[in-house]
Amino acid sequence: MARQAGVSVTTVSHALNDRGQVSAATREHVKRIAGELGYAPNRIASALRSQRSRLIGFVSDEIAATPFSGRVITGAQDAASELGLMLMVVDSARDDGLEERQIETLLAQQVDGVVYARMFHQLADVPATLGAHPTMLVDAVDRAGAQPSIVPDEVQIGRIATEHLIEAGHRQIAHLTLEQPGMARDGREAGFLATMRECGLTGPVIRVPGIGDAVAGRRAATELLRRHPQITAVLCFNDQMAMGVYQVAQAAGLRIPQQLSVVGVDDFWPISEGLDPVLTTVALPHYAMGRLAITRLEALITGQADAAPREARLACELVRRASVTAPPAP
Amino acid sequence: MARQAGVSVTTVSHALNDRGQVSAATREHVKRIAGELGYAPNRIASALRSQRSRLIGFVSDEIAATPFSGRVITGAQDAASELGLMLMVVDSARDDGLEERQIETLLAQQVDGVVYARMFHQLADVPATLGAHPTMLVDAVDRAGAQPSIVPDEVQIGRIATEHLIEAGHRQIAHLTLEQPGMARDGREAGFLATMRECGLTGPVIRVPGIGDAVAGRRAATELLRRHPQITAVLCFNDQMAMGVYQVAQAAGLRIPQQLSVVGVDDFWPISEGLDPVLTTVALPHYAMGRLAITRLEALITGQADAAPREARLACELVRRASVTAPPAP
DNA sequence: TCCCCTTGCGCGTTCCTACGC
DNA sequence: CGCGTAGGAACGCGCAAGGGG
Repeated sequence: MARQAGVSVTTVSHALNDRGQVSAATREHVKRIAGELGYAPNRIASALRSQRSRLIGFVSDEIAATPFSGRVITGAQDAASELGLMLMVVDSARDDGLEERQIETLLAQQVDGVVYARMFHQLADVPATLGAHPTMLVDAVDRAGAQPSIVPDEVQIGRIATEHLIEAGHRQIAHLTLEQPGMARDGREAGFLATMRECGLTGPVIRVPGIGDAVAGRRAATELLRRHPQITAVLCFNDQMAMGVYQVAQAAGLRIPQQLSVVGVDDFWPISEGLDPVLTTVALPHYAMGRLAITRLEALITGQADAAPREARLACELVRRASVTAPPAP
Repeated sequence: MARQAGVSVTTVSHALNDRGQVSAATREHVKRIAGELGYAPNRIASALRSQRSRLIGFVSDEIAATPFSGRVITGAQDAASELGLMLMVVDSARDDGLEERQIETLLAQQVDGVVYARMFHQLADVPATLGAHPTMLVDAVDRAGAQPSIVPDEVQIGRIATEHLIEAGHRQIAHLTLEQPGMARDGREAGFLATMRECGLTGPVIRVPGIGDAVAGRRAATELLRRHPQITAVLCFNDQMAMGVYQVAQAAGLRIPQQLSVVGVDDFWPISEGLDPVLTTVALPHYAMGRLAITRLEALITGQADAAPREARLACELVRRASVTAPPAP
């Protein structure tokens, strides 16, 4: 390439990277030749020399079970491409040993930093292997408190959903959630209870065992109808549980939203847009978390991030669809 | 590392790679020291020297909308890790210009080969940039016929689903599908019609506009009940359309499976396991396609794959759940 | 003579220093 | 003396050929 342009290798490097002292004419010339030759710098050699691979490891415990991690990855990738970075994604399928090996592989690839993402908001033990490497947790908080993290604001989720139901006129509101404690469950429930209390209301919290799927939703809804038939609105832990509520309501001849308003959490579109009527739900900021993880990580890597907060708590948005309306006249 | 072990750099290289003439004692010694030091070879330097990055580009048009591509990636990653390869995943969000740039970035990273995956089985125009680089298409066939591909056997999907309904005793079977032609739609419909014909049966094919979501399923089911009320079983284009059928059936007071048997395609678990009763469906071989793509690609790269077929058509499996039973007695 | 190990070069960059007008 | 260009070392590894006991 240098030979073809009739200049030295150094000049080519300077010209293409807009660095050093090169005349405008030479710069132009070199760039034209590069275009003609279809020359693209070998990033591997560049990484070797500059000690900066511009590679970021993305460690997930699960990328296939739901599309959520996909959206985190999409956000991370968009930010990465703007910063000239490349993502190397690995999925440990919740196998800690495998995860450790994957991280070692990533470090051998000389990644500049690592995004450590979990599928469900949790307290996580960051593998010691990551040690002093720049790291950013997503949807998880470091139990040791050493690494910075980015998480959704679970309390705010419970708040905006509950506020929406109250504004619609509801006074008899229940929260259908999980027995199993967790950052998501605890936060959403706290947001629900706090908002109810502040409005001078009380409402039952129905907790069911298992994971938050449609089966759990059916179980919770069945219990609700038996014990609290006067309820006019429910806030579900997630969209899948809302799906279970729809099934029980329809079987019981309860019309949604005329006789029962329903709010979910996740905005898991095959469900939220597939249910009839379409589901009002709180969307989790997966894309934004992915983006922020990369921008913060890049700042960490280049050493400008000393002032960055240890934990970013991202606000979530209510997606208004058709499953909430005013309560039936008594 | 070499200094620490008291030998030359070359000996370390030979010892760790089990190559060259090194005594067993030295080999052991070197490996122990490597373990103690937590030494891991710099893959970047290795790649630069060997002209083999052991990196594979994974180009997808969509990784977040559904978990399907996630399972392809998981399969690809598992195979890659067994072969000592690493995946670099990019998502073009169906933007051809962006995709072209992403492929150039991957090539600048010196990837050894590229998996070009599409979300919905289609005839694809492979970007010219990929040119002579080893490439493997997944869920897509190269229009130009230049690159090898891996796809699900759509006809077989239609066949096994239809056979299952016929074996359960059904004679009045309908196929609910899309207006929009496509490899998936055409193949599944062909499999349905061929199987029906071979069994001496005929059944209506209801085609609806739009994409295959729950709305389309409701529309198709509504039309079916109006025009063919005698039908006892339906094969849906996918699980989301089956969800629409459930909604219409429940509203019409039709019990599934006692009065109407339903089969879907995809095994999209939030739906197939969330519906009540759980849905019998045909699972697409996403994981297997991802695995095969990497093993075939590696063979291509190392030049052993001249005999490999241009197109691999993978069989799919029926997942029996609770939405199919014998037809009601007349 | 043979085994075991070492020296030396090159992969494609980047960066520091040097040089000439 | 400024600016524009060139030379050369180094990044960490792999391979060919060479050398010591």
